[in-house]
Amino acid sequence: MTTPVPERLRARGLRVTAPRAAVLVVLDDATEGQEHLTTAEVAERVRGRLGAVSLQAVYDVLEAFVDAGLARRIEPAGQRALFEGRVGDNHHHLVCRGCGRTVDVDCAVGHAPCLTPSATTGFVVDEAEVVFWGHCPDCQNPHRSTED
Amino acid sequence: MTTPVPERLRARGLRVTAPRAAVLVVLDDATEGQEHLTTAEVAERVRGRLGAVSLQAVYDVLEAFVDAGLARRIEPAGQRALFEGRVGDNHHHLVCRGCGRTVDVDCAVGHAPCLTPSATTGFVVDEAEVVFWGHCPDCQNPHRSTED
DNA sequence: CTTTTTGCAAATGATTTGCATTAAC
DNA sequence: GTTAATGCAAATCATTTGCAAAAAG
Repeated sequence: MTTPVPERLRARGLRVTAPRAAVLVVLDDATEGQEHLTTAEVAERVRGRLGAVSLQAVYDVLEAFVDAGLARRIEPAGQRALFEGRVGDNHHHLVCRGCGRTVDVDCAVGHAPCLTPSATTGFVVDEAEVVFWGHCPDCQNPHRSTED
Repeated sequence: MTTPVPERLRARGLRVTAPRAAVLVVLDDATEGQEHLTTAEVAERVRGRLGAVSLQAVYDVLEAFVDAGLARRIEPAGQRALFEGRVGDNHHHLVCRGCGRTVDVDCAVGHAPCLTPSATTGFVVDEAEVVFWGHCPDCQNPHRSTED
């Protein structure tokens, strides 16, 4: 049932290269731990597996993955882009204002009235992106949170 | 009923300066037309009223306004920060993937189940930010949209 | 062989930072 | 007079771009 990495790449019309396979594995691992990784973090982990890989290659691979539906890119205001391997569902994100930690939030998009904007605008909407801002348990301490 | 600009600044604990008054007027005007302005656009319009004003002053003023609750800052993924004078309500935004146009969407945050994330995370949420992505009427044309 | 991907280097561009000057209160 | 705001210049930093070399199919 676990489709091999090369096949998953080919299934999306992507050439199979070492950097791509490694990025896919890294994203899989991150999904396990509900992690959201920056481009630099992905590059770091890929290098831990392959040795030298250019940062630009990682940028390219991640872009290709997002286009191919193998990765999802989120960009909370004021932060660097984050990537995750979890795609195809409608989960949203909760970002800690203190430490920047980002966690997944399951959310039934489409059911919630708020996510079906009144069509008076004439826009054809294809995505509703929701970011919740708040403070994680570690950063709720009034004194000495990470932010000040 | 229309509170004078200097008083609105003082009411928020802000010193009254020409750049600040001008930025506030610019934001008011933008609210009329449901516009969302970049820092550079605000600076441009402020200069049209006052003459020379440094871009950094506009950055400072806008930051002060956001902190003071006189302006709202949004930052759709991949775009520059946008500012609007409409604050205090829970409206959201609809961004066109074609031309980048951003329009307001009224939305009852708090009523929608999707905007009340299940509290299993331990986060204390203070804001739910929603961005709808789609195509505006002008960019729905299959051939020759602005994006490709 | 042809096309895509990678690596390297340089460019981009919004935003931030430091500091001296000026203006508000 | 003090404190905060402005102007100017330089620094930051994620991301993008261009092009040649290498690898995939």
